[in-house]
Amino acid sequence: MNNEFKSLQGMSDISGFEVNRWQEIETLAREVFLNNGYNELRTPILERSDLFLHSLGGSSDIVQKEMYSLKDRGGRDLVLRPEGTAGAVRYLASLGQAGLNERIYYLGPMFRCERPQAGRKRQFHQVGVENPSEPNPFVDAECIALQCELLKKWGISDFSIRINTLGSEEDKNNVRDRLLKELEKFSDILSPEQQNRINMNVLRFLDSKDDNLKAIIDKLPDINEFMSVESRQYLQSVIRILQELGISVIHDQRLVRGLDYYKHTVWEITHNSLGSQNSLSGGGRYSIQSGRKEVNGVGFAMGIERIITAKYGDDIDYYKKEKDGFWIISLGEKSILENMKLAKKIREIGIRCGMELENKSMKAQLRKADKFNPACVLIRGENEISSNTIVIKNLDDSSQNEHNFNDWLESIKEKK
RNA sequence: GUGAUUGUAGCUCAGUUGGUUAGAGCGCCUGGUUGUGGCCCAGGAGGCCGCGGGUUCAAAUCCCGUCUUUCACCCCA
Repeated sequence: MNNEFKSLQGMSDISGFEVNRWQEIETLAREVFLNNGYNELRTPILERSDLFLHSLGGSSDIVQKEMYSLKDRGGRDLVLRPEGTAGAVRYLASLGQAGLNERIYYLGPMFRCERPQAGRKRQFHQVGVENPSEPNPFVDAECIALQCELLKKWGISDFSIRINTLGSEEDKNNVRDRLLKELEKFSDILSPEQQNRINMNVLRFLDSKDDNLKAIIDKLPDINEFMSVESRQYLQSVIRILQELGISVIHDQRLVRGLDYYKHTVWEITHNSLGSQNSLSGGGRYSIQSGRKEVNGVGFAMGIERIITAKYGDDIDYYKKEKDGFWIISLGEKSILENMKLAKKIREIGIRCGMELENKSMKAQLRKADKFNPACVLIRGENEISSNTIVIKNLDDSSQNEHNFNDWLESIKEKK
């Protein structure tokens, strides 16, 4: 396609049958959230840079290299939100004590300036929830259960849930120190880039996909061993509660999350039809400093593009529209205006209705009617108007009948 | 940011070792006697060959740059 008509790299138009899929996913999500007592929150897409710097952590890749940043006219540093939690937490903190009783969900576009690949866009969409709460295994488990309910509602079944704990703040520090110590043994075989990564955030080293690194990772001790008994029991409780709820999860000691704000329970849901970016969702418990307030909570985010791929794959033909409503054919200039009045009446009754506004041949109008996909075609040219009749044509078997116009109009009102 | 990969009509793609007016299928439009669709037939419209440089008598074709596509890494949903 000519560049002139192209959208930006990694950002795409969503059109046609695809839009129907999005609407279905969104509608079902809203239904589930409503039933679980979550209210929608719509935060601005543009936020101050600080918001993400403070909550996500300066070492995260999102802050380091992926934010779309700009300055407004006052010279303030702004960014297009790269994720939803920071904005939601800002809102929750603004509510003070009242924020503790809010359960919110959000749904909308996020922006990260990365190289696009399968399952990764620069403008992508997330649906997520935030549930402010002090650490509590029941709350964490409920949050995971909510996701399972959603996935089931969407008709996605082939997924697996991996879960782990990062422990308390103190545990995180212990883990960091111990891991760094362990990794010193391998310092001579690690590249400067890998060393740098380790120094930035040791934890992230654990979920590397590189085969050479995996060999090293396999030799490292289980990070849960460096944690307090309480933290380990916390995770076990979450797993047990989920089991009771009929949800099986995999305890993966190597699972970590890239954002600094996570602590205690973290999890990830993957789907095996997705390719390299196979994560449908990530979630966890966090503690975020927002202004002078600290917000504790648990939440998750799911990538809508990935959900749609997981659900439909390459099935192009899904969402063939049902035949519905009427297509009006006019014959002669004078009948067009009369039929506009008719279309208005039909739509007011609540019936889908389309018509051709140019004075085209019957043939051209019938061809166009096929594309509108109506239940039947109404033929009302100048002849019919003068005799106060209307011809109803069925597109499936080509049968057609002539009716008295007023009687017919009354009959469709009654049917509706 | 790193490494590959792609770019020709609305879509899917042909296009010989550089050689004259760049093709096909699908889709679109108009017809195939007065006002009857899908099938069939005929005709038609539609291309800065991604963009910019270079090599050459000559470039869709070769070289360089750039943008873009797809995929992987890093990382994340």
